[in-house]
Amino acid sequence: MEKHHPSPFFHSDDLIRRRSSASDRTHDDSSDDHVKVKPHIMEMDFFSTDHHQDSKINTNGSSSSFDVNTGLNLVSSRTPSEKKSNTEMSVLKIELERLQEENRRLKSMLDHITRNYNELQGQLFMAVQKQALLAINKQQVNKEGGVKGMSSHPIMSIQQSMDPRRPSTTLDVNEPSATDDKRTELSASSPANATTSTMDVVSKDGNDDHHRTVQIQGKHVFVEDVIDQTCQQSWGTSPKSSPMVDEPKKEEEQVPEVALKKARVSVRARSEAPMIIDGCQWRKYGQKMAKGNPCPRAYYRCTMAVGCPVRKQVQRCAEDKSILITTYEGNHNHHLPPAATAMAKTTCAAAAMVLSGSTTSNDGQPNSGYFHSSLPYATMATLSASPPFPTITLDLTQGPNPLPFIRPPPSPPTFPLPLHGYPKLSALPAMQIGQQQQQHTASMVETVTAAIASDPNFTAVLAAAISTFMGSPPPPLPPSNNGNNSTTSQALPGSPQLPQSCTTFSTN
DNA sequence: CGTCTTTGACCGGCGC
DNA sequence: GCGCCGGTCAAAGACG
Repeated sequence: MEKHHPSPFFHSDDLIRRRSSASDRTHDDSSDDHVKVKPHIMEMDFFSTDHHQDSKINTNGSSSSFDVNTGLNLVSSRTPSEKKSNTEMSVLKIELERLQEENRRLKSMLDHITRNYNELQGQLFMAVQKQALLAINKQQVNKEGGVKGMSSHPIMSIQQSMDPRRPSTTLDVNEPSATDDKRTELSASSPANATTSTMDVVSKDGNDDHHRTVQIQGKHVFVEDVIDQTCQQSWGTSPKSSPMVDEPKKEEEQVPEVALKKARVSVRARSEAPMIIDGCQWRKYGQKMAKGNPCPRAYYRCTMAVGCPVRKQVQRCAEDKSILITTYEGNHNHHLPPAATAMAKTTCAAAAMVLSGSTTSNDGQPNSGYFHSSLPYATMATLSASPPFPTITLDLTQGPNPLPFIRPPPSPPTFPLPLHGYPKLSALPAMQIGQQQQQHTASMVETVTAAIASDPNFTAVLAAAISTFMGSPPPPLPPSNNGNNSTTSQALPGSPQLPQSCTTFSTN
């Protein structure tokens, strides 16, 4: 029944493919502005959506320019029609310049967006690094026999033993200042007034093995693969079973692997579809009636690579059957397609967070919640350390809130700590984005999130969301399928389909 | 015919 | 030891 048909569902890789093809075009367009070009990165093809002329002219910009020059070289033999043609050329040239100027402006906006994105990715990376370090240090402390007394305050002892050069990697929910430091570090390493589109953000973790460079070059964000690699390395079942991973890394990376392997990431999303499309291929291997839920729980395993240990459970919420709960467990031992990286990153970051949280809140605080910007699909988190597995639930089902970032916790047992969610964007000096634009950004993120989670017509939704973000009216959506489109595409508050900018770690 | 789903059986952990 | 429960296996059937 749940065969992977070509598509009643939306496949986000379709979008990625479009995105990459469009990006290739745009790379050519913008070669004058950007020295380095890297394929298959987030690209602003949506600009060309709203500016067909722009992209057209830019695409041929260089050749047009040559045409004009060629015409000038042939002045002596001008005919009236050629004069007319040259006049048109001039007009076109002016138009071209105008459009190029507009293009620059849009690129500038894109720079802001990519900078935001990069900052968040950097935070994610550091969070993962931090989690790994915590596990490593904890193990070392335990090995050295000084466990007594430390176990009651693991995070303190670990942090005390941490490399002082990296205060910024701290993800401790009780120390928001640490993330502020990181933010400062990221901001400091990025030119606040970057006029070009190239920017490098280096995440300094003091460890050569873990040194990663987060780069934004023009429209190209290089952090994605870095994060993926980090996640894959830390999520790999074992180095042996991860042939795609560069270097199976000794003790320090295997430790978090074990821990992360036990973490579960649960995604709650409203969807009528039997399961959400996350870019991976899954094979159903079982179904059970779970206690306390009239809906069966389906078990899937990843079939994108032989021996991939990743599994997921899909079950409808007992209270609200329109909510689909997808629980991921394990880590891919293969490279993921672009369409799958978003969810993988989300689950990776979430797992890192839940594990980090599980080490900090085991005593008397079963849950702790906080916003977290390293989750591409969610912006607030509540931590659960309940046995047998620490589980994080990304709740994408709640209605939008006009002020999602200062929203109170969804339930009393949670303790929202707005550490570095979207509100921090406004505090970043390098990002001179107006508040309205931030809200648009958040709106777009929410829309994309909702679409990924529940809307099979994601491409149209994304286009609409981007149009919203860019300040132009959303293009009409195809008159299709489920009624979610109309709600999600508008990215308007009040849509029950929209996710809150909130991630909730819940106790399972 | 290969791939995938279905579904009952089986296994291991856990509590009593 | 027994039953419950979650999770997995694997044979059988469906499907393209």
